Amino acid sequence: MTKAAAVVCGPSVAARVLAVLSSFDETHTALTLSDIARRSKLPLSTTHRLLAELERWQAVDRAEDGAYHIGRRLWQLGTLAPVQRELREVALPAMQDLFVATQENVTLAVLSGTSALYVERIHGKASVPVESRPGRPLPLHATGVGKVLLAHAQPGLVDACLSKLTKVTSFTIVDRERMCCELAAVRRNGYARSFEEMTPGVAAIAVPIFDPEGRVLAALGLVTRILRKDLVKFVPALRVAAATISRNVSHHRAG
Amino acid sequence: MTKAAAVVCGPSVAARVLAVLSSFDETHTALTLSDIARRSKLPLSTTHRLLAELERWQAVDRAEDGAYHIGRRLWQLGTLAPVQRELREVALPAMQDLFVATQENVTLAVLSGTSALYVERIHGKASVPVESRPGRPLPLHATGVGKVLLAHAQPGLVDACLSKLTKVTSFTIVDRERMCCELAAVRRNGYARSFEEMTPGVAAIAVPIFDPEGRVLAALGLVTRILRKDLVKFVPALRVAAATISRNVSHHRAG
DNA sequence: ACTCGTGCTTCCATTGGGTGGAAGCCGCGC
DNA sequence: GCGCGGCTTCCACCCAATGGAAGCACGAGT
Repeated sequence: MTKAAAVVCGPSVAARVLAVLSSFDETHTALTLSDIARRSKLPLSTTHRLLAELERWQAVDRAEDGAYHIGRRLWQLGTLAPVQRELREVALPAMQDLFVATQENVTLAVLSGTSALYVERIHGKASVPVESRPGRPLPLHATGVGKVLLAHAQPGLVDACLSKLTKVTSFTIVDRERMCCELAAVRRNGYARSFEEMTPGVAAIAVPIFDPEGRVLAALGLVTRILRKDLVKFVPALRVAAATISRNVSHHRAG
Repeated sequence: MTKAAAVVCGPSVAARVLAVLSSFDETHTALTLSDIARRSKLPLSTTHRLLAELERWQAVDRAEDGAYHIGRRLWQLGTLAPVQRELREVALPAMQDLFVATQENVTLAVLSGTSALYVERIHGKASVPVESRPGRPLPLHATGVGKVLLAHAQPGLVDACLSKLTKVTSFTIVDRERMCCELAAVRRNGYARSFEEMTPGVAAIAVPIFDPEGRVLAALGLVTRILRKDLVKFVPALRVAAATISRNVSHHRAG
């Protein structure tokens, strides 16, 4: 995640606590006291005191080598988030059925700001290795699930994305006009494809998961090697799984 | 989780922020402002201010009906915890293989204080419904995975548990002597069983997952209907999966 | 063995962010 | 129309937070 906390880090203690926690991200999961002080822009002694309280509450824990990690209590709190309980847990059985049927990476993502956020990924030994994991933000314009989410996003967000399309691979679509056509095709076809636009040698296909009001609440996708050129044949299975998830999410909320 | 924060809630702002977050638990995932003020024992205006900062940082979010939920940023932070990245994600493929082979609930748990903490559960439509989910604490003495963890726990912890064995079902072992024998059998056999001790009509079998130093870092189990009396036949498959997870966790840490 | 640099821990005089009761607003039920 | 409960905002007062400095521990280099 971006250092958004730097934006809100002010003189308040709560903001400082959050700045300390924001020091951790996808590529920084083990940090020393000095690391955290630097990244949160707080004095050493302040950082030390705040970490002591976070450690006491098990929001972080300190390994024998002195490095801090996110603690079990934050993990547990995280499991209470709607994205985990009302989406991920409900979606897991259908995702597994899809994995068994296809033996490929099965991905579930939601819109988060101007990124796609992986909620879950199921893969096996034979699946193409993909550098993704739950919690990780990914570009909307370069991934299958991202294109689905973007195609059904509010116009304001679409404009914001289209105004700063960046190349991830040489195949990534960065021309605004071409991306508009691509998103129109996604809406028309009811699925999105990505060919080596995010990762060389990798292709993806994704479909929307709707809520009862017809809004897109997530995207479900498959990620494969480009050798499998016939990805469109997976669309019916993806749609069945997406419909199952859709229905179960609605029941879950009502229950 | 228990209201542990009540223990640490003092005059410090950090403690208060954590008390607010601690208001959420397994059975309270949607809370009003007044709910949170009551549960954290803070005045309404203090609670209101702290929640505003948490909301600004997306640690919590507020639904249209005014209820607060755990926000996406806390979910993302939670995904950085070692239990998630170094255990759960590494274990998932092997757990799925086990699920495919058995079509039963596959569970992964770690020791957390004096409880077993579910890290992940894989199940399908045909699996016996089990009220468990990631993040949820469960008794050590009544579950398969719990007995494995208890059998290999430090003597101090074992004593603490044996001194307050409580009945969960009429089959739960609460006699200290009998539980000692049970744990000795678990160590001798290399697996644990539970027959309707946690849930009527439900049986479980579990094996340990070792770290390179030979310590138990987690337990892997299957949960089935008691109709399947021949659970011991699953032990070889459980051990294979556990060994795979063991190896992969070691490689993951080294990498 | 000694020196140096780095990381970390602890202290405490000073200060400014936090406090929480009260007042007021809003929505709902009777 | 009234009463009640939940929520939001205000502000005089106060105490928790601050962060530089001093000191400790440790590892590397000589």
